[in-house]
Amino acid sequence: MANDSNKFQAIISHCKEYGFIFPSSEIYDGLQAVYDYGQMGSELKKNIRDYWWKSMTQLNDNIVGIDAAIFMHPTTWKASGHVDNFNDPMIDNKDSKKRYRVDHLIEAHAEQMEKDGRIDEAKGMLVEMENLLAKDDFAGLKQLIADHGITCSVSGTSNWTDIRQFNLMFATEFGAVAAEEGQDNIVYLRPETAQGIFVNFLNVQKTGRMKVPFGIAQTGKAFRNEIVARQFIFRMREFEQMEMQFFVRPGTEGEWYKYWKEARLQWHLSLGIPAESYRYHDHVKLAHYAKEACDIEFNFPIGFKEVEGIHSRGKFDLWQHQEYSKKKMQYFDNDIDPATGKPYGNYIPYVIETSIGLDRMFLLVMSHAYEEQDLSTPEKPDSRVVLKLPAKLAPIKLAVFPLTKKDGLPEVAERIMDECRSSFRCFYEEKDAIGKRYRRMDAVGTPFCVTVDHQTKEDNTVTIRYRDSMEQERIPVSEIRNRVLQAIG
RNA sequence: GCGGCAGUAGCUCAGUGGUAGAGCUUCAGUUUCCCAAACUGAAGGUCGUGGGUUCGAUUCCCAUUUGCCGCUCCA
Repeated sequence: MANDSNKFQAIISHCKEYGFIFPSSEIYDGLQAVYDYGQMGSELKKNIRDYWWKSMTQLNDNIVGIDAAIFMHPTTWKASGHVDNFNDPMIDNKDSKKRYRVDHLIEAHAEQMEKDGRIDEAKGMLVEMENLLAKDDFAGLKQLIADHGITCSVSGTSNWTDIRQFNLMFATEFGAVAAEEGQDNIVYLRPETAQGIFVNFLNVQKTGRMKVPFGIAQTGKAFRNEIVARQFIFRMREFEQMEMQFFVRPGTEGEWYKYWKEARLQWHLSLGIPAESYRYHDHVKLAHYAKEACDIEFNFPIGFKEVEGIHSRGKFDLWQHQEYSKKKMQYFDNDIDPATGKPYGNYIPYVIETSIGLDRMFLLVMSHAYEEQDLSTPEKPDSRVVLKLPAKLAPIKLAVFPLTKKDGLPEVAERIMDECRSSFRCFYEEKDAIGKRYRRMDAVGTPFCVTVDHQTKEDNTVTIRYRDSMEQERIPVSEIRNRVLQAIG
């Protein structure tokens, strides 16, 4: 474990040193749990996103993509349950360090009072609590706790901190001019992208003439206040999700849940990452919206952690939006129900959700790819750091090196660059010894390097050097482009 | 959020109550015909930030911030 912790630190350092990830606003000492993707990282992240997008929308005829706004009507979050479920005032006991939700603390005390026969007193306290909660009167609530001598069950003391609100969602003001007194113009930065799909369910279904079962995919930023961060890009306040909501006929959700659970793991394995690095974690305790749920976990250097979730959400989300918006979130199913011989008719579709964190996937790919190798021989010590990135995800696909920077070799190399750069990302370098250039490319995961030497001028061949094996092969210049395209296809 | 440890060049670190050094990296050049080469030269730090003690603080003290470890929390 100590060793793995070192590996995690090494990956973080490597990400910074080679332009993958920087702490946000670093010149101002950074911003906790926020990170920026650099010149290499943004390419890798984009490639992961594209690979997901393509596997969802291009390879499935019945899945389409959207790009919904981050701002959404505030009622969205009432319907989704985020406003009520994640806005709780909290209080800490200074002695036991235990944190309580204020309402839970007071309610537990009321129960005790009722058991002691002080029923009216308990009722009075609860009524007062409701009033104070409704007014967000935290000072009043703390006074209420003090007045009733409520103590911590662990420490037994009443040494409380001030009451603070835990807000999962980031709030901001809508409109260029500040609201007038009492006028509520708060909007939230979305804490998940899924709701952008649900509120567009009818739009997409009708304009795309989509027939159940069908899916809507989306990638985009989401924002959450976390109580602690401190796990590099694993847990960030601003992060990117890749979600797909799959709408199915009620009664078929079980089989589709199974289908996507399996299909999503296959997607991960298609990147060449070994199956033993993955496991499922089936949820026993389910969230308010879920009927069945599991996580796909990956063996990160910090242990097995969730990278993707597959949830059977039933009709919860569409139903909630129907309730709040008064718009019918229904689908008319013309298919014949063999049981009745009649069409299935109108219903609210059930939803299977696949939701993967792009940043976590980035970390997953890095964790899998990062390798420190000892290449020492009896004659001399040697080592290298190599990122064994899947070729289709690598930021740079091909590096082109003239063996020396004279005798016309750079000119030949430039011609190769011209031939390839419109097809994939290439990198040219003529500085330093050839071995050093190879190693620099290893460190950023470039799968192929070709080197132009004097023989190239005679027979139009170059050596192509493979990142993982470090082996070289002589191939015609005319074949370079196809070699790379084949590997990244 | 609480406790412990830490912050000196891009990276890894040394150092001292008298306004800072090494290796690697980077850049310019010489030499090099396939895996961290050598040589020459150069660049780069208000020693995390603010305050205090002192004739003088990177060094001692306090606060603050960021990171790491542990605990706590995490639909």
